[in-house]
Amino acid sequence: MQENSSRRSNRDRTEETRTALLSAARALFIEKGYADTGTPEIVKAANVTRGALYHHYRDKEDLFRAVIEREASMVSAEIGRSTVSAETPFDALASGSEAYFDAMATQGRTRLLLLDGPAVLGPEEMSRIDRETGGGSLLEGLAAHFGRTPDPEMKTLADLLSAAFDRAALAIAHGAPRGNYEDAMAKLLRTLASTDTRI
Amino acid sequence: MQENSSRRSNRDRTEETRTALLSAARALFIEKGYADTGTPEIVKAANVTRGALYHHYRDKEDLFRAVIEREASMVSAEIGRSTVSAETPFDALASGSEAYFDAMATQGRTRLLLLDGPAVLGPEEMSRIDRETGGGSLLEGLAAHFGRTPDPEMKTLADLLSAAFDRAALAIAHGAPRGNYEDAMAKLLRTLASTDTRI
DNA sequence: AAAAATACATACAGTATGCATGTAAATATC
DNA sequence: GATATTTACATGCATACTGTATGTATTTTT
Repeated sequence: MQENSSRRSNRDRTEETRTALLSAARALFIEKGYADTGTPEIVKAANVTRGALYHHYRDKEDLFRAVIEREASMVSAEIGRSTVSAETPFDALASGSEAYFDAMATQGRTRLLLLDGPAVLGPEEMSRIDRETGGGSLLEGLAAHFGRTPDPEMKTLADLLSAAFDRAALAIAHGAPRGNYEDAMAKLLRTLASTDTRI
Repeated sequence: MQENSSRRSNRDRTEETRTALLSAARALFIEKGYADTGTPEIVKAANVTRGALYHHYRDKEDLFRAVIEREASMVSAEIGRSTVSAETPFDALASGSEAYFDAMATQGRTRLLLLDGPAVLGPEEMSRIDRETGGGSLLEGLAAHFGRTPDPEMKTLADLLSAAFDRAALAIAHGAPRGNYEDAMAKLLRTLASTDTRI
């Protein structure tokens, strides 16, 4: 075993290279979009070669998927952190909403997760990623609030609400006053929460 | 003036060429997506040359925009047709909803208008197209129902509802049972319609 | 120590995009 | 009605990107 700095384990090399690629790709995908970002540009920014990229990722789309998965799990983590301390299920919904808006206010996230992601990977893949990174917190929150187990009807409602949240985040990221959309979503949530969802 | 069939006015030539390009491009964009459809493929299907394409459209994106605008106006027209005969403002909202789902059930429309459109053209451009093709019917319907003029709060609500409609259309197009989402949207609409939107 | 697997590096083939340049047909002008 | 000008293409080219094939240095396993 050699203490030379040029000697690194394969695991370290892999992690460093992947991290460099993910960071560089993320920044460029945000700045110019997936389609207008070339792999030569990415590897240049990451200080690696294209050979390294295609060794670690199947293709450009695969690298994009990795970026998206990391981003989605960060958003999910922020929401999770904010809801653990909630007193009531409805409080969890309220603080979760705020946490979602905070998380999605991070520069470029709406473009990655709400525009390029669905277009490049497709909506099924995006919702798979959402599920696997723990994105079901809205449905869980509704279920807890109504005190019953998630059924198809509630899943549908959660999906529609989630779409409204996404649109709100997108609007805010594009300059709409955050308060407007935050208030509207809060009101929507209150209205539905005080309604018996069974006809 | 010559009665030969090979003699056509410039207006006719332009319209034929543009129509051929729009149809071919639409079909391919739906089948393989914007990114995976090349201009050589489009012009081959349209029986024209790339020269013709770049004469009539600035670039590939400009052709895509034209496809999207035509598609959006068709959806808008279908909705408009269904709401003119409504007795009450709420009836207009209800039949407009159904018309929207019908319109978006046309093969490929969700991909064009809800996935590739926003990613390629951006959300501002998409909402511009929506406005200019008469896409404000939801907001108008809400305004009529509440008997007041559209204010920022109502615009926000309309935007969020529109997002829910879009998500529903997308889910249906990807195999979700239409009834689930239709019922959920109807219930959502009823709930909000019977609510005083002013706090 | 040798063998095998891993982590790259480099070169290449194929294809797409947008533009530049050329030409025929149509329309405007005189 | 002849000529000038514009319009509607057609073709070739320069550039750039993607994915793969092939070669090499390290690391890990045997």
